[in-house]
This record gives sequence, C-alpha cells and structure tokens, in this order.
Amino acid sequence: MSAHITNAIRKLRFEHNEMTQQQLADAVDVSRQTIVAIEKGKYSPSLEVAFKIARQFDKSVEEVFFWQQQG
Amino acid sequence: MSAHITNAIRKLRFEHNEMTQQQLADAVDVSRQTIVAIEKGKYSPSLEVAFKIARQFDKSVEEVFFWQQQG
DNA sequence: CAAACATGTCAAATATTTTTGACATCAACT
DNA sequence: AGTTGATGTCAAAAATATTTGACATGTTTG
Repeated sequence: MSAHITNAIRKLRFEHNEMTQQQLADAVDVSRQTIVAIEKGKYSPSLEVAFKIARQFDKSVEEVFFWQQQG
Repeated sequence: MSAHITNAIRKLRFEHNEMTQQQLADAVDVSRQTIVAIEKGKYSPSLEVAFKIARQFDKSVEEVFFWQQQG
C-alpha cells in the first residue's frame, strides 16, 4: 500500500565534489543520520527536506527523488 | 527557521472538474482533514503525499508546491 | 600502530504529519 | 423548515520523521 520512493542522493554527492553525508547534512540543516536514513531508503523525507536537498544540487525534486506507484 | 511551502491545490481542484476535498482525499488515500490542513498551509505534507497529489493532477511536485527559502 | 574520517547502525526522546471523530457554518435544494 | 453537501476547526491518538548520543567498521594517513 505504501508507495516507495528512491533517490539519487549518493550519486549526486559524489558528482558534487565528493560531498560527504555530513557536509550535505550541514548544508540542508538536518542531522547526518537523517541523510543516511533517506539515502538508504529507510524512510522518505518531508517535502521540506526533499526541496532543500534537491536545491542543494540545483535539481528539481523529481530529478532527485523517484516515486513508483503501487498497484 | 522553517521554510514555507505554499501550493496550488485549491486552484487545481477547481480546474479538475471542481473536485472536492473529499474526492481528492480518497484519490490520494489520505483523510479529508489532511487535504484541508495542507491546502491551508497548516503544515507541509510528506514527500509521498506530495507526489500522490501532484500525480493526481498530472503535474510535477514543483508545479503544485512552491518552496521559498528562508534567510 | 595510532589517529582521523566516512559510513552504518541502534535506541530513546522529540517533533511533525496523519487519522479519527466530533461539531459548526454556509449554500443549495425540496 | 429541514436536509444534504462542502468546507473549516478542534482535540486526542497514532504513525512517521528527525534528533541526539553512542558505538562499530573499514579506509586512509601520519
């Protein structure tokens, strides 16, 4: 029932000067554990955090997060 | 500190055959109160609900939700 | 080897989102 | 006048996201 959301955060971090999880966390003002959890798909972020992460990489939300509908 | 996110849900509901809050709620599988709260900007939704609402209107997340960065 | 760093994980506490149920108002209709 | 439907609000509970602090692992560097 719950939709699954994947993301390209890890890929984008490496493409952006090998940014570390801690650096991204600081840049978007969340904890490192939050970045880890989102990156690993443990849960999906709030829309606000999603916007912050996307903008950090100069991307749209949909270029970073991928939603696949369930049946 | 908290970024503000506005949205075009009400406008889109009316553009889509005057869809009611209840119909939208049913379509994206949340309660009517959730639609009311998001529509009125009481809080911003999860990324998952944001995706569902956007797709309901055949829009991207960014065509429905507008994030304004804080200083 | 030891120190530093990046990553992963866990558990408990806190914050935020979402649900449920109830009630109020207003407009449209019979 | 009464009913129905759409919207708004409130409060408490439940679910989910986020934080904090701690610890473990592997890699790199002095």
